[in-house]
Amino acid sequence: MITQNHYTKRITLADIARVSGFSISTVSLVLNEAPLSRYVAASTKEHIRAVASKLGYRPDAAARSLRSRRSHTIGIMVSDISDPFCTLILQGIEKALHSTTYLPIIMIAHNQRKQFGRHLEMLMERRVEGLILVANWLFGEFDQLADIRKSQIPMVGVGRDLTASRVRSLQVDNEAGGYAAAQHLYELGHRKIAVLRGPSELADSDRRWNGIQRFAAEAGLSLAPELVGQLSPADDPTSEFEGGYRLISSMIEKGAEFTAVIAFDDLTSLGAIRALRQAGRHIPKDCSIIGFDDIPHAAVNTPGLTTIRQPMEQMGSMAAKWVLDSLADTKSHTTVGPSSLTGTLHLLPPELVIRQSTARRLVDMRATPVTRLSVASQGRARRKKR
Amino acid sequence: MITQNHYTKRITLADIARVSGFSISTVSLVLNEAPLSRYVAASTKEHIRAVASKLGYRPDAAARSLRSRRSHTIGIMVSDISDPFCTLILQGIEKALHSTTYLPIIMIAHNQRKQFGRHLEMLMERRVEGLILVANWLFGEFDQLADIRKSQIPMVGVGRDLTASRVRSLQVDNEAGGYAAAQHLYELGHRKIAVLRGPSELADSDRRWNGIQRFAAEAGLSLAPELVGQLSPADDPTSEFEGGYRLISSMIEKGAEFTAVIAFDDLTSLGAIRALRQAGRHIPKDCSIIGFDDIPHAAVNTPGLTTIRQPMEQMGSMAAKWVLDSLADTKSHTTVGPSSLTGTLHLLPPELVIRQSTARRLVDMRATPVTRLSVASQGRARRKKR
DNA sequence: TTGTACGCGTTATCAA
DNA sequence: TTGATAACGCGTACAA
Repeated sequence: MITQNHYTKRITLADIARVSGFSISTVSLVLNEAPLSRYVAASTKEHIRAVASKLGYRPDAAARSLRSRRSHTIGIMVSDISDPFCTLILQGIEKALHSTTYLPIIMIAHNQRKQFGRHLEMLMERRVEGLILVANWLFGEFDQLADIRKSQIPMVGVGRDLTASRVRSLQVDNEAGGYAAAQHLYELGHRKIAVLRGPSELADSDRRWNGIQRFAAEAGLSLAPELVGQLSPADDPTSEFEGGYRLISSMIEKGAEFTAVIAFDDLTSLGAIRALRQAGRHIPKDCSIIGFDDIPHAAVNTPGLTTIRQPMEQMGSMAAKWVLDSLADTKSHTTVGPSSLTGTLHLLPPELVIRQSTARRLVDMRATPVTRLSVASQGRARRKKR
Repeated sequence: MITQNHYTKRITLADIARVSGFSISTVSLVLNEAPLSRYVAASTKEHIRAVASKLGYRPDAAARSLRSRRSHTIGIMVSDISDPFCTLILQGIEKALHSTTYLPIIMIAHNQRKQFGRHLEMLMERRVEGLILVANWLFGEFDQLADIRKSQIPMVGVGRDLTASRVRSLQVDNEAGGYAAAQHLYELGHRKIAVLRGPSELADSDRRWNGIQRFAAEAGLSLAPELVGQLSPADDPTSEFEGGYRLISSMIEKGAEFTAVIAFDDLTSLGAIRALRQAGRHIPKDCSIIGFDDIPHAAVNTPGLTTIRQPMEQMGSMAAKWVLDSLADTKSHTTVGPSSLTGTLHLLPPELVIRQSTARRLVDMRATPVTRLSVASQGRARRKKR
């Protein structure tokens, strides 16, 4: 016999059966509103439900999932929970899953390979029916994923391109974003534009840079080498702030001339802004600056940060929907399933959000543009690329 | 017979037993490194492990937990995942749980009562062994919690005072924080200080206000009524930014004179900062401002935001440790358990973090104080209260 | 050292 | 209309 449990006794179907005087089967039928319960007398149903609720019955998920061979859960692996980028994606996933019978099981990897593997293992042991990888930074490649793929579980990566690990991925169109950023500044009259590229190990860095270069080529804009900096590789996202600060500080020290800055992302912009302010430059009067991401802080910063917005919530809910669709397919059709889509990369259009950190490059412009209040939906223009 | 599953066949102990030629029991003993496995031949162990790994065996968490009557999970209910306040607490919890055998099951309530109830129910069905409620905003009272309490599950609230719902809680000492904020500005020479109080339904608002008043009384500082504003009740945390903006804007319009602002929290500060800037006031030269929380953005804002820091990570890990301790107690001792601590409120000391948004109130002071770079650990002074 | 048997709480099938 | 029974995969006392 098992050691008598010290917890409050768990109420089981058997208890309800005993108290109500009906069999376990009947009780189960009734409480689950199973098809067969049509034939159960209404009075019986009522009685059983009353007993169940009086006893505080709660079905045991473990027993249920053991029997039904379904966990009704979807694993979410988040690389960094303190990054608003991940958090917003998470929010999108949550919302998409909310109306379904699936429960998200969220795991936090803290950007550490070891944690990642360990947590992945736990998710598999819990027999999640789908897997979403939310990545903000380096995810690298993972042999373990190959292992997982064999299990036929629908899997999608969101935020970063994980196709190198043969995972279907969803992310913003970085190149279009870079292009749009350059275009925006160009159209405002800027010709001497500094660019702060992202760290080299991040594929996104090059994509954004390519977009910038593509626009420059098309517009006949030249990007002076001394105005192009690159963030150093780092595992810590907050180092981006310092990176932006250092790069711009050093450009200013060297006497480089520029009237606008394209930063790798919003955090980098904030670093750049501090550097500019310390040098006594006003934004956007003396220098415009544009970021990337549209993290929540961008809107509440002063000046409001003009940026290239990633539709993070949308990315999250889209990823969730992909998984749900695969799940539906797998259940109704044959074994073929979604494996055919392995390795696909899907790009979502970014959105230019104009706030107060960018302004027309003019000699006679007013001291400072009128700053309006609205946080979220202000001055937004869409420019879809590709 | 159950409908043949279309998923890849699950590898069970039976499979390993069959392939390896040993019995299920032996396989189980070996793989779990159970005490009895001492007597199993080393060669056997090796063989079994080899087979298990070759077949890609993964124990089924549901079956295991059904049998052992333990879920090895702790439920975490987060009121708002997009709030860095919650997120940092979550991080602390995660870190504390990381070294244990417990797995956090994170649920997101999106600040909605209905979700909260539904998710709570799911956590109970999953038989979480402990429960942590991470609240940032309104949590209100919950009958359901009473229901949960009966189940004897260790439960703690963190971030807000939930003792009204008879939940042991952990939060920052808001009164000490308010006191420290007022003191800081006073010591810098400020005498005309505007105060932006939090919304009235939030107990924290009054506590911080009490702290401010207490300091004012002790120092003989008078708080002019026209310099005291209050945020309106709102369910949306980002409305705090707008609240701060509006209150300060209107004070300025009315010609109120002040040289410093104590804002309810960091987001409110940011709104206030925008209002001040629009009125052409420089921070901190013309007006100092201090926030509360120390959300990550405070450090990367320009000027860096002086604020009263809540030790969010510490709060999270402390809450986790409480639950773990209760769990340990419950398992070793009698049924008495931790219920004796129901309703306790534990306060953690806040910390004054000095950055660049506050400065001495002087006539002859330099135009702007030297701004240094370091993001995190700069200019921090501790002042513990109570 | 290893194998047998049983039960954890549910659900599906088949009988009554 | 309802009830008995056999799995689901695992862990463990007990027997061999």
